[in-house]
Amino acid sequence: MSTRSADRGDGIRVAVSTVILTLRREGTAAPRIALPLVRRTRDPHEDAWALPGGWLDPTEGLTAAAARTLAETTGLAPSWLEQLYAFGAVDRSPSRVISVVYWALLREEDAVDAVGSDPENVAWFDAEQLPALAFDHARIIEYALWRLRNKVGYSRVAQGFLPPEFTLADLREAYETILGRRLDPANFRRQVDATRTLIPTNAFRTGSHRPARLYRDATDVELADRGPLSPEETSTEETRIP
Amino acid sequence: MSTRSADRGDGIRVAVSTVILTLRREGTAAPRIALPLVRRTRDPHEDAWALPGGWLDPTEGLTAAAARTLAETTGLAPSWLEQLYAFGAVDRSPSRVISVVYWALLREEDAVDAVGSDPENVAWFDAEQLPALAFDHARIIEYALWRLRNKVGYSRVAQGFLPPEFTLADLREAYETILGRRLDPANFRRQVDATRTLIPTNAFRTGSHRPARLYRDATDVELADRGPLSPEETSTEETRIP
DNA sequence: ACAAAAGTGTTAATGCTACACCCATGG
DNA sequence: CCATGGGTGTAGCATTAACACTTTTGT
Repeated sequence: MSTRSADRGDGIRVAVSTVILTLRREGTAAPRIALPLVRRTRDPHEDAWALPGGWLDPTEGLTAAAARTLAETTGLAPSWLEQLYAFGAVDRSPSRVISVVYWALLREEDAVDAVGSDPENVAWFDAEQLPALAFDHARIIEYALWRLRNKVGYSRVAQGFLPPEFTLADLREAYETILGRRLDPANFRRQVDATRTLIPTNAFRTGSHRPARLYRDATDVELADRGPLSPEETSTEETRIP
Repeated sequence: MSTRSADRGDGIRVAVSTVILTLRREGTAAPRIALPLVRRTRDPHEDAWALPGGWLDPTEGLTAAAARTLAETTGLAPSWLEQLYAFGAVDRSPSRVISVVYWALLREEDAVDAVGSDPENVAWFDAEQLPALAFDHARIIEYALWRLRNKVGYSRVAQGFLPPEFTLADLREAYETILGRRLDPANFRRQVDATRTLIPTNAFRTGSHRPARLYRDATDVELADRGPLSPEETSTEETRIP
């Protein structure tokens, strides 16, 4: 088709990066969204903070590369992983780099003391108080957060922050953190059970006051997570790993 | 970050393809979605039909590459252009290729007798009656159509099929074709004018019966076309070119 | 007993859908 | 004057939002 530059399409490198999101709670305050960043050890942007990622290995699928760098950074497997966007402006890096960016969710309790292969250069930041970032990564994170806020309205993503069994208050708190506003507990309850995506268990969380019933995900219910089947590897492209 | 394969990320080629959609009408029947495909002139999949596209030039942005191949195929500029997805499964081609795929809309009247630089190997097909396609392109087109159907519900994309001035019946017909079902004219009218995105002109389309008022796009009204600013080149990443 | 979270009920407002109806034009 | 699409009105139904109220526990 193209008749340019010897029809080869090289001279371009492909990187895969991932915006890894989790919920962090400090004491009894409302939880906040946190994400790990990696300090760069070479130019360009040496010493600046950047998204975890790396060059794509020719034998590795895009999603696999995202999962791998995620594991290297945090030592964990995500509960949600989805492609965000391919960034490829000519001037976003000194050399020509296409970054295929994914976003992922981690379960809160998993992330607490997770350690990757290079803990020295990894640090977690509050998503609202980020340091100066390398390349166009600040904008990428903004976009990932927008996508999360958007998707929470018509999918079960929020459960990616929670353990397999959780109370409605847990789920509501996750929604409230993502959306940045309070939700009415009564209406929230009715709305989620109208979707028929939660199965009540016979267990309760006891503690401070009246015990709260625990729920688990109804994995068989199809929701608008994507609509058509995943465009790439159907098994791993965009899934909630239970 | 990655410690694999000499940290270079090459041995991989980047292609850009575009799903180009337009409305076609045969006589007085309801219009249908049509798209151009290109007959491949080399292996792999020689002689099969494929999406227009080509290798990414190192000096060219992703969006610019999509617009270029679109112009080469049809001789036209799109009225809507947006990234769809980056496909990169290892086995989708004999060699390792990452395809960054865009989807575009063309105005109906523009597309009627548009001719690109190689009209011999380009043909238009009904989106519901596609031939056998090369690579994973059938699935990609399915996904593009899903995205269009989805996006029509909360954005002004449908206007990408129409000229700058159009009647509500024109717009409704575009919606009906995209969604594949009839819409109530009365309710459609109220719904679109509730969005405040259309400006009535003083012109009318006369013809068969009672003249219909012409409307144009209210370009100043912000809708949920994307939410945050476009993640890449703000000027061209996802825009309706008026 | 009391505080506080879990969970239920009720009502007003809003939006959506269906469909009856009038208007303006070409034939 | 009639057929047809343009355009308005309106009643019924479903969904949402706000908030009063009851239940169940720990202290």
